[in-house]
This record gives sequence, C-alpha cells and structure tokens, in this order.
Amino acid sequence: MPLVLYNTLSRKKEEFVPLKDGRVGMYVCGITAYDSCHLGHARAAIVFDVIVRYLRYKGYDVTYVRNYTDVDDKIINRANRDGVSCREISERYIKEYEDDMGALGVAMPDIAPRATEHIPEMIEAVEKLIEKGFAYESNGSVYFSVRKFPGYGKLSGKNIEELESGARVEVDETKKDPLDFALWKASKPGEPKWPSPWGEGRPGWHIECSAMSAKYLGQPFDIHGGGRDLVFPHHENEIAQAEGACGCQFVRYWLHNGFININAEKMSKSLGNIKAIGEIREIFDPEVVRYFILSSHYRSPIDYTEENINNAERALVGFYTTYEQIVIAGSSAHRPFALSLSKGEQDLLNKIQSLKNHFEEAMDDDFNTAGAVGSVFEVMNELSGYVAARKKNWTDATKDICAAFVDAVSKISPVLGFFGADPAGFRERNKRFGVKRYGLDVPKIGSLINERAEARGHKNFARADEIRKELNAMKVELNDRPDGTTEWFVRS
RNA sequence: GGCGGCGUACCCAAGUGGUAAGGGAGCGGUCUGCAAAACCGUUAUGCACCGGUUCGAAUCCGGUCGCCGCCUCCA
Repeated sequence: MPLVLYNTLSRKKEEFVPLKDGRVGMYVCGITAYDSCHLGHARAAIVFDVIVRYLRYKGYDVTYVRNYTDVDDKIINRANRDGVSCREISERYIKEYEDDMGALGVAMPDIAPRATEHIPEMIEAVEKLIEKGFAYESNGSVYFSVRKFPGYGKLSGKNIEELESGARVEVDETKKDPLDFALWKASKPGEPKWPSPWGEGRPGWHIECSAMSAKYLGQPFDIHGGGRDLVFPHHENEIAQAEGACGCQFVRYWLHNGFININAEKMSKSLGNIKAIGEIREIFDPEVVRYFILSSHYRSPIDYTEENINNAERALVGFYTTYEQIVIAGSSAHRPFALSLSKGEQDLLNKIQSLKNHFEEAMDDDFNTAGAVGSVFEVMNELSGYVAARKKNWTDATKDICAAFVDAVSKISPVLGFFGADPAGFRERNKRFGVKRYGLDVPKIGSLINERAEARGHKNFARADEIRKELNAMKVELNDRPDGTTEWFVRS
C-alpha cells in the first residue's frame, strides 16, 4: 500500500517516494530555547514523533533530525533580563524541553543539532550565496536578496509584489530591499558573536536549518516538517537559501502541523492563555495528552478545553477498562487458533486480523491517526460484546480470539504511543493524576468509604447513599465489589 | 486588502462520488439494597445555506453566510 501525504509545496496529497529506496531523511524545526514550551510545541513534537514511528513501522530506515535554535534575539533578551548568559538560557530550556517531551513519550531524534555548534557550516553557506550573487554584505551583516531568487513564494503561495505592498515600515536601513532577510547579523555589544569574513556577528535564524539539514541529510532530502506558522517566512526562506546555494531542489515533501487553540482562541503570551507542558503533565497522564492530540488529524486545528481533554481521558480510560478483560481472557490462551470456531467467531477473528490493515490504510492516508483509533474501537466494541456474553466462561476459542486482539493492538500501540500500557497500571497511574488534578484528599476519601462500609453493614443505606453523594460531589465514584470491598476512582 | 483553510448530532471527530466510522455525554433496559462498571438497545432521512453536474453528492462545480490562520517573532 502506498503512503500518501499532503505536501504543503504542491497543496496536494502525493504518494511518498523516498529518494533512496528504503531510506528517509527527515528534518523538523525544533524550538528556540528561550522559554518553557507549551502544548503547541508538544503537538508538533508528538505529531512528527508518530510520523517517524510510522515510517519505521513501514520498514524505512529513517534519519530524523530536529534542531535547537540556541542563538537568537529572544534568547539574548531573556538572558539580559535574567542577568545570565545566553548559553545558560538555551541549556536550561533545551533540558526542560527534552524532559517534557520525554514525559510525553516523544522519542529523541537521531540527531539534535544546535545552531551554535554549526557556525562554520553557516558561514560557508552564506559565502556561497554571496558568491552566487544571491546575498550581499552591508555594514557587517549579510542579507539574502529575495528578488534574486525566482521561486520565492512557492511554498507559502505568496508573490513578491503582494509581500511588498503588505510590508511594514522597515527600520533597517542596511537592507537594499525590505523583503530581504538576514543571513548573518553584525553583533551589537554584549551579544554572542563569532568571527566571520564580515566581522564579528551571529547567524540569522533561517540559515541554521538549511545548513544543518544539508550537513546531516544532504540535498535534496525527503521530508521537512514544522508548525503551520513556519511556512512563511521561515521555510520559504530556507528554500530560497538552500536552493539558491546549491541550484538543486532542497526538500521533496513539506509537512506542517496545525495549531492548538485554547478555548477557541490562539495561544499567545499577550492573551495569557499559554498552556505550558509543565502544567499539563502534572494533571494529565501523558497517554491522555497523546490521545487528545492524535485523535484529530495532524493538520486540523485542535481546541484545548477542559471538556475536550476530559473527553479524551474518558475515552482512553474506557479503552483500558474494556481492554483489561480482553487481556485477561487472552493471557490464558494456550494454543493458536487450532480450534473450530463458530461462524460468528470466525468473522470476529477475521475482523481482528484485518485491524492491522485498517490501521495501515488510515495511516497511509496522510497519517490519519484519528481514523486509526476509530478502527481499534470499532473492533473492540464487537469483541467486548462477545466476551461479556460469555461471562467468565471463556472457551479456548474466546481466549484465542482475545489473544489475537491483544496481539493486533501490540502492533499498533508502539506507533501511536498509547493503548500499550498494562491496563491495571494505567488505571492506577491515571487515578493519581486525577487526584492531583482535583486536589483530592485521599485519606479523607478512605475514611468516608470506611464509614460507608460500616453504615452498609448496619443496613443503614440512607447514610451510605449520603456518603456516596458526598464523594460523588468530590468527583469520586464508588464501585462496590462482590467481595464486599469498595473501590474508588476519579470521575473526569 | 492579498493568500490559505474550515463549517458533519449536545460535545469531540473520521469520512473526497455509492447511500453517515469511532469516542464522550444523554436516554431506556439487564445487573445492583441503591449505585458504579460492564453488556444490550437508542440518539443526524441528514453533513452551514442556496443552486448546479450526476443514475447517485457530506464528498465535484458555482454562489451566499459564518469562523479561523498566515501576510511581523511564533509549534
């Protein structure tokens, strides 16, 4: 089955054909390390994490590069504000980012290059652009001459005239044309700087990605990804630089993920509605966050609201609750499908065995994770009905069928990064997040449950129900087990 | 103003020509002291609206309305 993906460059879905058979070079714009990262960064990281995992699942040998911008105006500002070095700032936030992403189950890329460690490569790239007439030096800075590059605007669908008319008043007198962008910036006092043929300075933002991607992946390479907002000007400029310098194609497929809104508003510092990962990961299970993000298509916008993420949590809890019974039944299977199955059982088994195909069909269609998740639930629905109808009187066929489902899920879950936990373990873990989220007083819950047990013992059901109501109001749900004990969980 | 995207049930969300996946929530039932969970059943004659193409449209075309993004740093 061919993999089809939406290429921003052509604005169409295209069949994915790697340059080298069986190998994929992929570069994704990471973060500028000047502040804590938020849900939007997490979405980008998670989405491309899944894309890489799926490419590997398909058997590709993937080289995944994700950079860190560790020299930039924002970092300098932050360093000045905090009275520390730029390096300290970037190190701090890179570390935090890696910690956050690790918590969300995002695997590290194969290569995570930093801009400051590739200054010679960038200088070389700038020199080449000057040599070829695409760039010019001015007062110790170097600019890319946008009008010299004929394909400018092909990624973002803009044309130079429109950009010109929409351009803001340029304060920078050193540029020949307001559309030109900096490849190399002459350093001001107190800024990080490196020697260069144009005097001491630092690289512009865009040049790092073209220089580092070329170094690690060559030119052209297969996939370049990032958030939608990077299409213009960042990726447009990368194309201009890279293609200007080498005279060849830069990237074959451009992939861009959609944004996360908060209560239908764009996340922004000025609105004060940033959802930091540090905040989210304290109160939601990482699998819930992944599920929430991946239950929409990667290019669609996602609206983060309490209701929506709770909805995701309930869905995932629901999955594990049902799945647990299936796992238990399946774990006692002792032989593989040697039995005679009824017609209905055979149909069910066939559906389970085609789950993998449905998953691949969905994923092959521009990484449709939402569709993939749907197909898992669809089959599980039918299976859970079948299992429940047999109570605990599982036949060998029941066990084998359950084992087949567990096996199918185990193929899928490593790609998605959820559905793969031990169900009981997930339940416990998720409960701890619920306790934290709602600030529950666990000892108090325990004593109320004891009190209720006592009341029930005396057949004082009025009091028992009163206590249950009290607990319900605290988001605590009770489950009286047949053995007389009571289990509690958090209702989201 | 220019460019692009979106509008599917109470909420979320798949579905790009063959008669509306899935999840959450709700409702009815089985079970239970009562609940919860689980299971069974149920909730869009219709996919913003109006036209058109077609045997057939949520899907294609034209128009209208509404929402959003980018055009400046941004995942």
